[in-house]
Amino acid sequence: MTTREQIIQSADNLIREKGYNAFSFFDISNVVGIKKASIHYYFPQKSDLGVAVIEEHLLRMKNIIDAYKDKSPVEKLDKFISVYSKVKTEKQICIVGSIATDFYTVDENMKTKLKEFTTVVLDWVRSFLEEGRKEKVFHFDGPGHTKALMIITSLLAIVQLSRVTGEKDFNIVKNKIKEDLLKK
Amino acid sequence: MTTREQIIQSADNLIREKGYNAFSFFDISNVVGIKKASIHYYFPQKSDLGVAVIEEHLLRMKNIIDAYKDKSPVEKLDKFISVYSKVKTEKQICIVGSIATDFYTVDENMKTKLKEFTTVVLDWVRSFLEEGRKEKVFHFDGPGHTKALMIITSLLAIVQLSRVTGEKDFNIVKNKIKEDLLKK
DNA sequence: GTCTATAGCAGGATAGAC
DNA sequence: GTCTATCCTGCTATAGAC
Repeated sequence: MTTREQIIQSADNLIREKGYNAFSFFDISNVVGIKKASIHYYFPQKSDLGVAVIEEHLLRMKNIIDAYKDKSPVEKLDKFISVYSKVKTEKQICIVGSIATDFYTVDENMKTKLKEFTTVVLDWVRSFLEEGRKEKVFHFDGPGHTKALMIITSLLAIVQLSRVTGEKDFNIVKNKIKEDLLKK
Repeated sequence: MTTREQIIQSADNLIREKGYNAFSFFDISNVVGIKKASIHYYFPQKSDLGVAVIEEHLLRMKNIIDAYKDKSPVEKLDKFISVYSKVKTEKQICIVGSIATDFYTVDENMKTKLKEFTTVVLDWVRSFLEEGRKEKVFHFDGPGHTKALMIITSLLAIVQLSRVTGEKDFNIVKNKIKEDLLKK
């Protein structure tokens, strides 16, 4: 992994663990093994790094969407939920929730990039939910967009809430989402 | 309102708007009209103020629970949702989500107090959901605790997410929660 | 109780050597 | 590319006058 990639990965972990405003270039330097000033060579400003982190999530998500293009709606759902499971075991939260919390303190470029990422995720979830309903494997009422919101919000919040209430609640929510979708 | 109360209210607004790590005593001094050093008279450390803010939420929630003791489950639900509506119009997020995001950076006292608050809220929501199901006005499958988690997470996350995607999505989720509960 | 003054530290960012 | 050195700013917190 290049130094640039290591910095992005480290920043991503830190943002989702401690929040954007709580992590520093010094934190990263400890992980990557270069001095904090050297990070500015790759990312002149902190917000440049913030944008790069969101961009990385966008890229990964697009790769997942592409790789799962021809798979079943259930497989897509499982994959989507598994992203949050990984998040949870690492004691980190969703990038969207983390930056949304600090939304009114971050750079305009980060806001724009986060909107882009959120749109891509919402569209994908909505589309495989509607696909699943058409195939009669998923059952839910109302617009796909609404159901996508209900699922995404439950996952986004439970990774935060279960920091307070414990891991068990994360598994309850995770299972309930799938159960409700499959139930006639 | 006493100076102490003004400080707490101002801190509460700031924490839920910008996040715990982004607000400063100087921000508060601008709102309350005293110098930042004077705030230490009431709250020696920043975390003391953080604890007081959560305590205030706890007190308000207990007052609501008590005031709605003899009301119907639907009225309790409406009241609970209305708390988030107020949150939303003020561009602020839920205190639990805000501090959960910064969870691994805050004082142990704040963690403990947040757990206490979260437990009180979860217990209340679970209890009026089960009450409503018994009276056959609410309809849902599975444990009341699970349904309480699904509702709380949806609200907690949509006040964050709708900062990014827009107010409309907040109303969609708000309405969907009630619709799903009332639907046979 | 509120003020001024200041200590002490950490953060983002830049300059210039290597 | 990475380093050392440094600047500047903003923050929490304390001391002591009024």
